[in-house]
Amino acid sequence: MLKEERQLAILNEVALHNRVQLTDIAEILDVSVDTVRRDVKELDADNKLRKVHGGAVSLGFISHSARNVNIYALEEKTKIAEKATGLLKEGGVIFIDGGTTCLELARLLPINLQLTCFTLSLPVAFELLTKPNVEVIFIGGNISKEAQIAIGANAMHQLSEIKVDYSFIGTGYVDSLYGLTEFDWDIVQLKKAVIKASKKTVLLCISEKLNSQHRYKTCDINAINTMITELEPDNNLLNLFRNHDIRIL
Amino acid sequence: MLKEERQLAILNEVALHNRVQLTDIAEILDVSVDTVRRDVKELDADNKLRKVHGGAVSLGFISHSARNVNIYALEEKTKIAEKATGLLKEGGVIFIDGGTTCLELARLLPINLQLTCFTLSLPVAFELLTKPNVEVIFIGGNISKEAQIAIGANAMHQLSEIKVDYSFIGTGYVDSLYGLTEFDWDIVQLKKAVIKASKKTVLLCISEKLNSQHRYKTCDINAINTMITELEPDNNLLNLFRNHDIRIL
DNA sequence: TAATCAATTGCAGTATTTTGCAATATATTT
DNA sequence: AAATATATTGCAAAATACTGCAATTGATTA
Repeated sequence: MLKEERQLAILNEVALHNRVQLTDIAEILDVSVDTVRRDVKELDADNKLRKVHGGAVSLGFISHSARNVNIYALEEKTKIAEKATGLLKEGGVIFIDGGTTCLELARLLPINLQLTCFTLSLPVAFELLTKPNVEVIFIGGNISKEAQIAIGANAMHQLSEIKVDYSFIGTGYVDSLYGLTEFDWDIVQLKKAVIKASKKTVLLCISEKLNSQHRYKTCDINAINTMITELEPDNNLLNLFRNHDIRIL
Repeated sequence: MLKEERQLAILNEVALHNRVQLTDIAEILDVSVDTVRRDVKELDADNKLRKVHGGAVSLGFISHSARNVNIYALEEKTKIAEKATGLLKEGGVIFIDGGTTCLELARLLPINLQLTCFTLSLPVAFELLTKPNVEVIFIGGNISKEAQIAIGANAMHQLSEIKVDYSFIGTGYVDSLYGLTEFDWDIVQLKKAVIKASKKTVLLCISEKLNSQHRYKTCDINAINTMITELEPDNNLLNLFRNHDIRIL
């Protein structure tokens, strides 16, 4: 039996029952538990399911955890968000992406700055509700349970009909050579649409992500106008990005 | 049984009853109290619920936005929401309105029921993220800061392009003669669009609102197919509504 | 086709996690 | 304060996970 067959069978089982036990699968497919474990490990790495002790559960099943309160590397992200607010102008029209860094930006928007702000992200939209001078426009669509953002054709189409001054986006991976990449195809499509809808694109990215890459490409580094990390702009870690036509903050 | 299953079951119980006892859970799930205690401890650490002496209590809904606090007449609204879930069918396509009663419905959607659910409400969308079997579609638009829902031309237009089996709506005021009315013109327009997009419309309404009216009219009572209050269907307070062609639950 | 290399798989030994139990401590109620 | 209920702690058994390794398979190259 081919590995792919097996993995499909596992995914099928997970989709059907929201959960599986390694031992059950092993018996059904007549392979060792170790093999199933390794399969599940791979599928987890590919974000197709979530591996747990004793088995696996579907991504939606666990989505409670998406409501996480603890933000990883909060301090760095706050620093990035603070720098980003420096780009904002009174009366501007911006887009804020999903992700914890962008959420931090939403949180730190100056309370007296008047803005029109588009977003796909439920948490960002929520955060923006607390800003009396920000007109919030949510771009609707199917909601991704993991990312808590609108995705799909509808969201893409809505994006195609707007043009913002600045978009602030995050990325899963960034590399000076390979550009911005993600492990999720849908997300890549969406980000492309966001970039297209922006006069200028600002990448918010903690330095930890620098020089990493994944499967699907969002855009080249040059498609970004400004890159903001928590580092000082002259930090050596940013050297590789200096050749490109981007501003580093 | 996987730990994740158990924890989800616990969260479900907590969501349903707002408070549970460890011993009850232990019996229901057929595990030791110690195990339940440990699960609850973890869930508490993850901010999914709050552990108290002898059991656990629900956090309310949106934990990261401190706005939720106390919902007025929660008990009545929970009762209404529970009745409403009885109308749901596997694979159905529904719309859930904003407002605390509808939010309560979203919260109480059975965890294993597969649904497609449209909404305009950010809190409802958030709540639905916790339901693995619910496909959530947010109807985008300008976000109203007070109501926390999408409004405006865009939202209206999106509504005009869908048709759902059931819509569950709230209302500011309801009267057997004057029908459903609101304080806010924009909201009225939106609700009209919702009703138009529904094969059947279900009104969720605490009895306190019966026989009240305001400035702008959403629709006649007859436009509603089913009205759900926290009262018994044969309660005298509902007499005035019996002449009309609506079902009372 | 034969030879070679990389990937896959099962196994054994060891480490880690989970779970229930018992003893003790703390909290709640009467 | 006594009685009861709930928490905490440490522990041991069982289940599960991880690691390295060898046998096998499958694909690639010569």
